Amino acid sequence: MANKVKFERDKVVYLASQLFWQKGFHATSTRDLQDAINMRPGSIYAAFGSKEGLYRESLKDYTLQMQSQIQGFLATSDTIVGGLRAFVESVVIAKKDCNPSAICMLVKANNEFATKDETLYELSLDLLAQFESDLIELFKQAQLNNELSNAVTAQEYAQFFQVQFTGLRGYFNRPNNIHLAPKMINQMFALLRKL
Amino acid sequence: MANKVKFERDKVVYLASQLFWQKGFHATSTRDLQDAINMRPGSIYAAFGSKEGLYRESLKDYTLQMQSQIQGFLATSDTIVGGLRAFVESVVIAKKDCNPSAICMLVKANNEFATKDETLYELSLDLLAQFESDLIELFKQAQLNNELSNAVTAQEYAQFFQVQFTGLRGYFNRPNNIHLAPKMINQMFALLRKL
DNA sequence: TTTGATTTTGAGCGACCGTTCAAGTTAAAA
DNA sequence: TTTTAACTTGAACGGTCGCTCAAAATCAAA
Repeated sequence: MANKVKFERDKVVYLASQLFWQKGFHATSTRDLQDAINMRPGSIYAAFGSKEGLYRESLKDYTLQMQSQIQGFLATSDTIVGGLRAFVESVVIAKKDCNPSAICMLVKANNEFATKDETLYELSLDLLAQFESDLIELFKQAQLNNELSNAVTAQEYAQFFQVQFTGLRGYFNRPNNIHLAPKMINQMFALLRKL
Repeated sequence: MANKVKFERDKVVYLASQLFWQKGFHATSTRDLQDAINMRPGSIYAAFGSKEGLYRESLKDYTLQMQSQIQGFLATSDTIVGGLRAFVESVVIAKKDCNPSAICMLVKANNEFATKDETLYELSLDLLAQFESDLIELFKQAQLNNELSNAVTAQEYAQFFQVQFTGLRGYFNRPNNIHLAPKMINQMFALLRKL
């Protein structure tokens, strides 16, 4: 009883994550955030505790968004590998200009907080490990479906996928020669099937 | 005539680059730098102009160090591909704990300054493009030496190399499962020869 | 309509940022 | 030895940082 919150938490976290994703944690000021999410310091600190608190929630939300995006592609593909491929294509090619960065926010976080004593570094490790677990489950299922051989383990497929995916996104963060992306994605999945 | 500079510029730039490499540009304060390179603000600004000036020189120096490191491995290998492989192994496996970061400083820079209007973003693009040019020349030579087929271009070899190398370094930035690195490097070079 | 718990506001705090510059120190030239 | 231009020092400046909190605004319950 009394007053009700006026901001939509989901929307605020989304807007904050877009800004953090673009600029990184340290280069984003609380004034930048105030403008982006249209909230005053008092409300922000009542709702999220600190700049780091808002970042933590933003990064977790980003991970959830990415996972549901993958689920979407899997739902409209007849194979798991095909779904993953559609996901990779959409991220590397289509979204190149409408995303805040070509590079995964999770990877950017893991790069920015490189020293082991930072709590945000630990958070990035946790979320990356969780993502890898999900990938492993997907590749296990792909093997059961006879989409992929059993010559290597599901974990090795997941590792290969992450190395390639992260490598590609980093490479195409450079603005030139984006036209090479389809060929390199073809190559990635051709190699995946030959592992 | 008058006084002579007391600091060794090479050593100072090296120490600064180690700190910038570890913490990134924004998270490194000028006080951090003062301690690391043992210079007072006045001397730093007389010698480098600004924090950004010192960073620019650090990043360029890092690139030179990396290139001369590659030259060293090439000189002690009988093949170009073998030299590149020794370089990759030394960076991904051996140097994991004695380098400020598992991730290439050039890649970290390219990730940190993601917006196109930043001059440091342009610098990272220039240095990355220069590195790719050098790689292309190496792969051209490897093709002439019949180490690699002509089925794909030297540029495609260079692109594949960079995607794999960056992907691997990013993946092994996570502290766990480093023991998988040799196998994944084997895989990388096995795939390279099959392109 | 009044009450009162809750949320929002934004001025402003102390700390730290990148940077400056007057004063002190140094050593080659005179 | 004196001069003097170049280098080093470190206190301190204006600005921005993350964050606080008293006051105003809001709205369900009484």
